[in-house]
Amino acid sequence: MRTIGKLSEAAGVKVPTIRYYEQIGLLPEAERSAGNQRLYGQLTMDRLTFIRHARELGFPLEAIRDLLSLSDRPDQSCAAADAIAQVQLAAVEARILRLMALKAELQRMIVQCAGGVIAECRVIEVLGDHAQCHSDHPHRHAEIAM
Amino acid sequence: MRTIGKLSEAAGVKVPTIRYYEQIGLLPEAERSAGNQRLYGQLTMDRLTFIRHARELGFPLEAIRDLLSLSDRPDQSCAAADAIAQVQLAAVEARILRLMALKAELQRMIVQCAGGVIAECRVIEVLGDHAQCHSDHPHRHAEIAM
DNA sequence: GTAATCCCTCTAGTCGCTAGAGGTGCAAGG
DNA sequence: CCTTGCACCTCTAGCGACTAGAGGGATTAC
Repeated sequence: MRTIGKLSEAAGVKVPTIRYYEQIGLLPEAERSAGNQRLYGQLTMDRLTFIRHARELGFPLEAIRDLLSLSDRPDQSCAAADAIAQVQLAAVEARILRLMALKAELQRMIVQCAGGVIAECRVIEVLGDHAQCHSDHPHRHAEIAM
Repeated sequence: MRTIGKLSEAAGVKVPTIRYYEQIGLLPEAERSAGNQRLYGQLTMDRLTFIRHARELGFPLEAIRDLLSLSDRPDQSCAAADAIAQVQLAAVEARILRLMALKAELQRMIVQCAGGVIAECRVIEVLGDHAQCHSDHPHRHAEIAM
């Protein structure tokens, strides 16, 4: 059994994050030592590694919650897990496309801003006037967060 | 002069967001009608369009605050605006690279999960065991937000 | 006149943590 | 045995950039 600090180091997840995961029910309530300190065994370590890995792949915590509950029923079809991964893949692809358009637009702005004066600055100008913009990014509020 | 609802529609920014921008000082305090309703002229409309456009390009509000203060001094060099855009471009490029790695990993997981049972599901397996992972995404917490 | 639709302020919630205050447990050195 | 110092505890508040809702007032259309 490890303390939370050891678990944190071993799993690569910060101590407050582990407590947070327990608080929101992603991790079970930890056993406690005589002095009320959390103690963890290998099962929690594995679960935490799973969570960290899924977070690194961009899954939101709710999706991870679903994946964890799936992995508790190993006899069932993995169609549900597959579906969750498909949704995540589609989200990642959409984000890539969007970012590539932004990148092109930023590059265009920067290239045309060759050290002049604010009044002629393409960066400022493009931002102030949508007609200057070559990409057709949406008029509604953009999907910005991952 | 338009009311907040008309401005919202014209600029493509939601009403509560406009009030929020005023609250954090990105927009000046609006004039008020006799009945205490906000009224906006063309200047605020332009400023809001600028903000929306910069947000769509992924600039954080703090960067936008800087850009706005730059655009208030049109005689100065645009080096600072250029620098802000460069930082944003670098951030976008980094995010694209990261997302491409995630995409490859997700695709690999999904292809190998061909409708079996949870116990053999690659999605679950890859997440539970870093050794199964082909990409070398970082062990520390990933940069996930945009 | 009245009903519908706008607008107002204020508070709290979202996501996934992170930081800090103020206190307790524990292991090692002297 | 005592102290030092770190790791741990709980609790609350904060981040960014909004969003949602309550409970009310203003304006407009019929």
